Amino acid sequence: MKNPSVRFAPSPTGYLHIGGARTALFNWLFARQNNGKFLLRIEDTDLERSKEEYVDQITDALKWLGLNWDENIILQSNNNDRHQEMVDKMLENGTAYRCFLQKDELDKLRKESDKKKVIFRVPQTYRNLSSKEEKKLIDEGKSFTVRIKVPDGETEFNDMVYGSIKVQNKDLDDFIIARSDGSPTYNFVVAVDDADMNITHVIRGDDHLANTPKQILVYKALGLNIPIFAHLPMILGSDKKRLSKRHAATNVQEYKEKGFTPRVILNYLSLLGWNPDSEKEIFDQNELINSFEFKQVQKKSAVFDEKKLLWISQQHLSEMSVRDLMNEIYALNPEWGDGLEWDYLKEVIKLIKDRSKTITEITSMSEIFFKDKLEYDIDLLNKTFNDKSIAIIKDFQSTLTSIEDWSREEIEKIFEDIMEQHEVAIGQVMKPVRVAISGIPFGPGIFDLILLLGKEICQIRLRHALSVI
RNA sequence: GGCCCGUUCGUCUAGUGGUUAGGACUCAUGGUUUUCAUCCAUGCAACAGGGGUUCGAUCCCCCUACGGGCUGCCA
Repeated sequence: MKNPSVRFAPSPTGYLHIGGARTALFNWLFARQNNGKFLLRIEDTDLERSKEEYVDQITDALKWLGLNWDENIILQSNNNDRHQEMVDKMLENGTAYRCFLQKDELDKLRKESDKKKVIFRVPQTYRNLSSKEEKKLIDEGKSFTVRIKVPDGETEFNDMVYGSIKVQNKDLDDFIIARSDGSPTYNFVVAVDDADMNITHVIRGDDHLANTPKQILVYKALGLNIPIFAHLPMILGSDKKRLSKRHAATNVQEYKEKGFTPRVILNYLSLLGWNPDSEKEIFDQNELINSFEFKQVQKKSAVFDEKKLLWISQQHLSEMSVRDLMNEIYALNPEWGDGLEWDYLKEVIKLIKDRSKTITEITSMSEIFFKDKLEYDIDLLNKTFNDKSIAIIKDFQSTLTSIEDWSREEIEKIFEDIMEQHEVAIGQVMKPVRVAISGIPFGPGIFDLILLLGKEICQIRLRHALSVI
């Protein structure tokens, strides 16, 4: 494969969803792997539903994911003249014709066929009209669509994922390429645009598999080069239905807000419908580029599983440097740790990164390092404290005051002393101390926690805790 | 209805004409750990059904079922 050109062609009728992102990813991987071009075309010809804000949302999401495209974005709506020209060309070269069947006539025929349980076929009434007859109808003001003259025979192509696909042309009908208002239809436009962009490989969702033969007929009618096709299986929700707005989270943006990094999303998405042919599951972008192969792309649709996503995320986070984590945190929340020392923040991250599955978990757990006094959960206090543990906290607090050398050793020693004094296991000391000092019953090692927070804050929190128990 | 596509543990997936059908996530149990998380160990759990072909089919062929897509003057 030498320098292929591929494209991602979303329509701006909504945000970029997970399925679209996966399609974009596979296009991107293929282009990058083969020194090709990854182009972006916005299919904005549905004036009713297309919105400019969605274009921004989609491009922002792609940029965030790092799926950078080459060259300028192509707006399909800018190609109107070209489309018109190509419709005319087909009319001229006899591969298309004006069809004067009206919509209501067709609807009626369709209904009748349905009722009779016969296969509906578009009547080819106007397929071979003489130009004289045609002119007459136009002069009468009869509206018409333009239909392709589907030739006899069959259309076959070799899909990179699905293999050989063959259909009988008679099953295709003379489909419309231009509506009665003159606007061209999808199956026509997509072929023309892909050809104009010199797309060599069309990689898209398998919902287009059945449209492909139609598009091939357009290529042929116009004498254009037919690209290679690769159809990707769908991504489903946990109910096994095609991913849609009804599902929990489908918007790429939502995953950003949930604290997943682009690398994590890309890694997980790559594993939906593709397998690396090895036990390896954690990949960065470059590794994906090197490993990706259509041979390993699945034909069956895959269910999106957030549990596995979380696991992938956790794996990535545990491998990330503090500095990289810092960048991700700030990307999500620029105000994180405002006013605090860099060195302190670095230590905070070190203490909690291994216990977090997402960036959001890091930022929320880090809260316990960012204020003097904590707000305690009543239930937790009730569960944690009784007369004995209160006594322990009191002793712990006063012993802490006397400590001179703020070191891990000294802190550990306090715990030991208290243990002896009260004749309890170390857990009996740690649990109440942890809750008093961090407000939560889990988290970083208690010695690390105390050490990093510093004597003063610990004192404040212990006293505060004692006052509210 | 017609055409096209698909079907291996709950999920993502390996796999071969003869395997104890493998791994990962989840879940359960145990261990490590001052908590939590990690980590380690163990366990639960699958070839949609029926016919062929074959000495032998999860694998090859056919049918059925189920699911999805297309069948629009949507994209």
